Amino acid sequence: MDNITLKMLAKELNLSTAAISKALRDSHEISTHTKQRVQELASRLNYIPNAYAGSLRRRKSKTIAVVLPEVADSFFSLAINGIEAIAEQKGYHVLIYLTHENFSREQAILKDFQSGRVDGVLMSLTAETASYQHVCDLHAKEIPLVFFDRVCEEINTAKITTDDFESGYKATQHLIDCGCKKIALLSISNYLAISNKRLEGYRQALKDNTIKNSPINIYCGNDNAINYRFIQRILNDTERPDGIVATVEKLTTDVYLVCKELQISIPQDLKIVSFSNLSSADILNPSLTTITQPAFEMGKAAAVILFKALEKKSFTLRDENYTMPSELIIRGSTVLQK
Amino acid sequence: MDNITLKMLAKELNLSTAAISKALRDSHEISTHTKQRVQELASRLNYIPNAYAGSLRRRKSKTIAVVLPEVADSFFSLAINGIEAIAEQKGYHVLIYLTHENFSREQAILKDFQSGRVDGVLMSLTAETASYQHVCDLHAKEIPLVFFDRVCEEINTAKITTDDFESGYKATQHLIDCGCKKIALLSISNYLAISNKRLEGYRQALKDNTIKNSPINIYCGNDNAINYRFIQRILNDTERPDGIVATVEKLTTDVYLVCKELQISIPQDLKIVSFSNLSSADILNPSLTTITQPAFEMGKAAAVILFKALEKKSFTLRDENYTMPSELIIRGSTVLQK
DNA sequence: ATAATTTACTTAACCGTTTAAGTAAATAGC
DNA sequence: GCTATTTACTTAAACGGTTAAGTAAATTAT
Repeated sequence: MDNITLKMLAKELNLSTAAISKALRDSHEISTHTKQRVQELASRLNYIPNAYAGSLRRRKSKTIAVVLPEVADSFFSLAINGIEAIAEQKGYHVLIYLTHENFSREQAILKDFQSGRVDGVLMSLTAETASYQHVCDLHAKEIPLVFFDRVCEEINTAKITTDDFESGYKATQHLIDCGCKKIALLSISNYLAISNKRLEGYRQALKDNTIKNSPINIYCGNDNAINYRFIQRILNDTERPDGIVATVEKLTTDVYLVCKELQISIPQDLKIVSFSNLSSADILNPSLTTITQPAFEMGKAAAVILFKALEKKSFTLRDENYTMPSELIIRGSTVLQK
Repeated sequence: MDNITLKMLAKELNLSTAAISKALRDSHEISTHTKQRVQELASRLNYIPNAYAGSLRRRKSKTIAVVLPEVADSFFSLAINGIEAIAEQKGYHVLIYLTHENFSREQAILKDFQSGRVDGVLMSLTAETASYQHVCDLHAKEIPLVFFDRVCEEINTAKITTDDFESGYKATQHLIDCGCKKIALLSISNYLAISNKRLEGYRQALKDNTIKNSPINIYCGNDNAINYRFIQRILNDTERPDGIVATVEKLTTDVYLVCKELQISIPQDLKIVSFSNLSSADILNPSLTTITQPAFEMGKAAAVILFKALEKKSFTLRDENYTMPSELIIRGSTVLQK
């Protein structure tokens, strides 16, 4: 059974395809009676317009893309929900693309977007992303682009972030307040603006508290097994840190596992605060002190701005930073619970 | 700057668009010299073919869809990785669609696929899905469709599942072996085949062990707050169960939280085993005994079968069930750890 | 030397819509 | 009663590629 097309409807009703098209889009040029006939037949035959034909002709696809490093991170999975909540209202499709933290994938995906596949893009960079030509190229094609969380500062467009400097500071200060003397920061990127801001916040807190030991910025990669061994080595050292700020959720699991293995007790021997939106933070052993970002709200905010650009041809995205506050939630990994 | 089209390249080189098109697709009809000129110009101008024009003409989009309830579940996020690993090899795009466990979203998404937007579909049903007309409609359009995990038994196509009956049985038997007398099963669906199979396995285990108390099949919905209160009520009862099989990951968090609140100790007062792929299972308090599915492998297997159907026009998907084994990983939520 | 084939293209149709421009008939305006 | 406007369409040209069919020139075969 072949697909129903406008042409088939037209032949059936002895009308032109133009008339059918207009009738289905409720044009004033078509009589009510004809509209009814067309709509009746269309729904009887279950006519569904070809997505590509329409998009080709209108040069609009009513589709946006969300480009993410991964989805096994509670921040991103929550942000998606925020984005989809808005997109659904607007009647847009949302396509999710995963880079798996791989720069060349990110390049390939953005390049593909130059084909006009999507009307707009929401994205969070890869931890590896250190050059921005691929983003510039997309931006040059005037495809509206909004960054959230892992933003690209070099591009003039709207960006949604949390107060990363302050959060890094707050997390570190909290550890210091809890008595930590030697605090390490676990990061997944030397390039990302948010990583660097969190690092700066951390450094500033150390400085403000005149902590002797120099900052320990530990860079973890994308390979879990390697990260694990790396953390193992650090915590096995006699000079090991007594406090850790994990700037990304997944590193926390490794720290916990290594501590279990090496019988390091949290929070007695080591305190840890992690950037995380995990709903299970509360039921970890011990429960995890977190910096929690308003992930859903950030997704929503990013989508709202993108749609402004999509809906008003006059409106162009300016270089704007929207900063939303993160929250420090103190739990058992830094403070002994009763 | 407008997009580069074939026509522009053609004008520039004084050739027909046909020649350009063929040159770019490395046709034998075009001389090596011309091919070089075309390719040189195309890459110099950064020509990117319009995605919709090509798909419209070829009636193929080199795109598959993955339809999932949500992504904040470690099974699904791992399965996606398996799917993308295969799709990347094959040079296909992967679009991820989320139903958010909402039946009408699922309907809308599948209906949209009838527009020819994607060449094939991989999917896992919503917990709400109780009728299958929308799936039949898609299947009738001869768009290759493969189910994984939450399969639709009513449709004649390939399906990848785990040994759900056996897993339900194994989980229950384990709890019985640990001394549980009153075991409840937490489920999110009365419709899903996998839920029912897990339930059947659970029932059979109770029967085989001549457990007096009748099975307690507790149905949870999609609202976390409601689920929480529901679990609260159950565990607050004097007649509360001493063992729980959670057929879905997210319910486990609630059980743990309620236990913490009501000061019910796991595993002394209540033992729990959960279907889960959480990497943090090991570091929960206590660590969580799980039935763990080969999520990545299932995604891969589903994709491999789908591509068989996409690549060989002769090959049609038959009604086949591929079953992969799950694993019971015993941890602290059922057995007191040293 | 002539016919047959190959080479390297071009022309034009097509994929399934949308839409600007055109048109005949009906209605309104004066 | 004649022009102006509105109504309800149709025609045809897009959108940006792909591809079957056609063709002139060059090469090969006999």
